[in-house]
Amino acid sequence: MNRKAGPSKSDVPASRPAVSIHDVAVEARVSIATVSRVMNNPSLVAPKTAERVMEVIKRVGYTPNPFAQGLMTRESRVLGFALPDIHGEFYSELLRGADAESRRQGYHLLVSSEPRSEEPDLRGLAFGLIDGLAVMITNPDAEMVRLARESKLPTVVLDLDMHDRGIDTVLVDNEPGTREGVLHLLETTRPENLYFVGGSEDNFDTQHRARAFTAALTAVGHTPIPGQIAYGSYTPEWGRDWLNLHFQRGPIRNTGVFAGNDEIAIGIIQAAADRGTSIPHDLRVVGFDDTRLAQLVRPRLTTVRVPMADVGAAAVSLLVRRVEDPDAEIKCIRMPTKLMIRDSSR
Amino acid sequence: MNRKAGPSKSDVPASRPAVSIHDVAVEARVSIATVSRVMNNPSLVAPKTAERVMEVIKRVGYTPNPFAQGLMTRESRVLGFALPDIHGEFYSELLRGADAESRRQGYHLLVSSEPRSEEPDLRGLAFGLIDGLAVMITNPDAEMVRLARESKLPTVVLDLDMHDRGIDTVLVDNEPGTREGVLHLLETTRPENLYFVGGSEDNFDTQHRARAFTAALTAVGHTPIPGQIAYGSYTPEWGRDWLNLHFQRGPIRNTGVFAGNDEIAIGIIQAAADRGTSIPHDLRVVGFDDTRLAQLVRPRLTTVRVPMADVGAAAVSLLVRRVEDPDAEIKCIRMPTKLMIRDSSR
DNA sequence: CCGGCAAATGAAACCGCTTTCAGTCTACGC
DNA sequence: GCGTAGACTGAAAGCGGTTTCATTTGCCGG
Repeated sequence: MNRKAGPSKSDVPASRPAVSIHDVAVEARVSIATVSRVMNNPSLVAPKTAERVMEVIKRVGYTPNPFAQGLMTRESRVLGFALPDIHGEFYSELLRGADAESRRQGYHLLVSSEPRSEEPDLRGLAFGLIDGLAVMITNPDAEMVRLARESKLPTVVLDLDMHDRGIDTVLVDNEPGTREGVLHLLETTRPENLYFVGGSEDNFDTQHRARAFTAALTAVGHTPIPGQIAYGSYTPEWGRDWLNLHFQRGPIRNTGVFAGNDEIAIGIIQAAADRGTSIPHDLRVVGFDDTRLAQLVRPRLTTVRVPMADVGAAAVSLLVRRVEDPDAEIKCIRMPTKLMIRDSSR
Repeated sequence: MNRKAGPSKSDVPASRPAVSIHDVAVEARVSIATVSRVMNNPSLVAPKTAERVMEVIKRVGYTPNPFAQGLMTRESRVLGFALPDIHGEFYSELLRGADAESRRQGYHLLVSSEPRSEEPDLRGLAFGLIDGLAVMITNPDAEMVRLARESKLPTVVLDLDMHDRGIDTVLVDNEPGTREGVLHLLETTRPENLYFVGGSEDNFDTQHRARAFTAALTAVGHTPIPGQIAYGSYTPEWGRDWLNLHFQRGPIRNTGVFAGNDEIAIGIIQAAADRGTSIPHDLRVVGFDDTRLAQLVRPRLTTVRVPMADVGAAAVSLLVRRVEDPDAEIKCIRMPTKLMIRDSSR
């Protein structure tokens, strides 16, 4: 409510009480250059002066204007995080980890879900503003990556391996987890009675898990027939539908299912319960992800744990590394999974 | 570290191919002022000129530098969204709605979970950068709001009613939802056999729901005794513990529970199942929130639906409104709830 | 006592854009 | 033919910082 620059008359009470580096400089009887140095490289200024400036800064509550700062330094300490969709426990865990890590590293997180109906305008702003971008890609829609590459923005990709194309990558190590789950099922079930019920065939995770499923069965001498592998969507409905379909081929007995994720697994469990199929006696089910659902459902779901928070954190930490050292060597981090054996499989 | 303007020799291939307004101006043989006008107020420039400039802009792929822009206009089109914690279905829905709405309005979303271990430094940047802030406050830790007020940042508060203190607010309309749920339970259960099992006593939602619970019982002529209302935490464990505790007072029969949220309700259902208490015959349970869990659990959970995505969207839309018109009248939006009757209560 | 070097500081350029202000040009009325 | 309003346009002043470069000062050895 005051503080006018050049020649002006105060009309409104002024909604900009923002104190600038200039105000600090005047108050501390130094130049703005010195104030700037106090904040960015105190070793360049005499201790006595620095102290005086600091006192003023604190007293008047000075905060550097990030726009002016960004204009010079070309960095905002804001990271972009683009997800295919923000939904469910899964993504919230991911974000949680990313948020914690970026906070730890002194960055902010700009989130954005699938920009199907993108305005290029909007996107432009974000691209110019953020220091780096983490993109989760679960199906072959690599447009964001293309955009990021063109804009030379430091980028990290999740879920799709692009490290041999020069982009840092964070992956969930699907294969060992799947293998472990299948081997667990094989302890009680013959390979020809094992089924993989996945999500969308386009989905990278589903693809990897299906492949690992096949490999695991092949390794024990059984090449799965097409009917043993089914694709649908990551929903309980699909799990129910699959089981009901399966029922038409006769009663279920000595059967094992490796589901593409926990939701599918839960759908299967529910449909089995509705039909009076005993779990785990007649039907053994293993899920994937270990969302909280897995422990809440009865019987408790055996599932492959995916440390989503760690994935988010790893993505951010990789991204920060690249932002701060553009020439760092390209890395690919694989997050290990872990089989959580519960009641649905034994 | 490279790319100097003026007299320069190219050392590195230059990692900043960024084309500036100046480049466009030269290429289109106009002044930068005209380019700026073409982008911001085309009516001020001759159609022929505008067309030529637009062509160049498109051809060279010019995007205004947001820092320079922000320095002049003092807006970033970035909104801050601060949550107590990013966790579970609940918050991901909230974010989902907020994200969609802010995208629709041409803003970006900067998210941040509880800054317990805050660095003031970090916070400073965000505060200077964002155009407005949405804060969810679930317990009496109003520090963020205080900060926002001091910084004169447009602010919207979620979950705590501050509209009479001059801050736009978005609330979940807990009372009618609770009343509806209690009345539903009263159809089958006597008021003295009804229990409220809430989350933390500090939590605003729990407080409101507990109060509405009391009011609903009082309205039918029964003042609840202290034992009918219990506080704990928003977890299944607390639900289980509560039920087990309750069991010590004898077998459960003709009893109804109004839980503070779905997770507590699920804990109660599980503990009941473990003890062979029949739901809904002996025990009727109503939850709150209607997370996806409610439909996935068996018996399906009767629960009060809270449209979290709508809450997030409403917060953003209110915030945008205030950002763009600081003098708009203070508003308080109450999001209606809806009782979803399923199998756990009838 | 003086030259010279290092430490401390300030002046000023610059980052890329918006916006005011003044100037040029055209077309029109008289 | 001339004055002038109105339409376009450009020069230039910031916005609030960072950083280079030059200047001033203090201190040392010779």
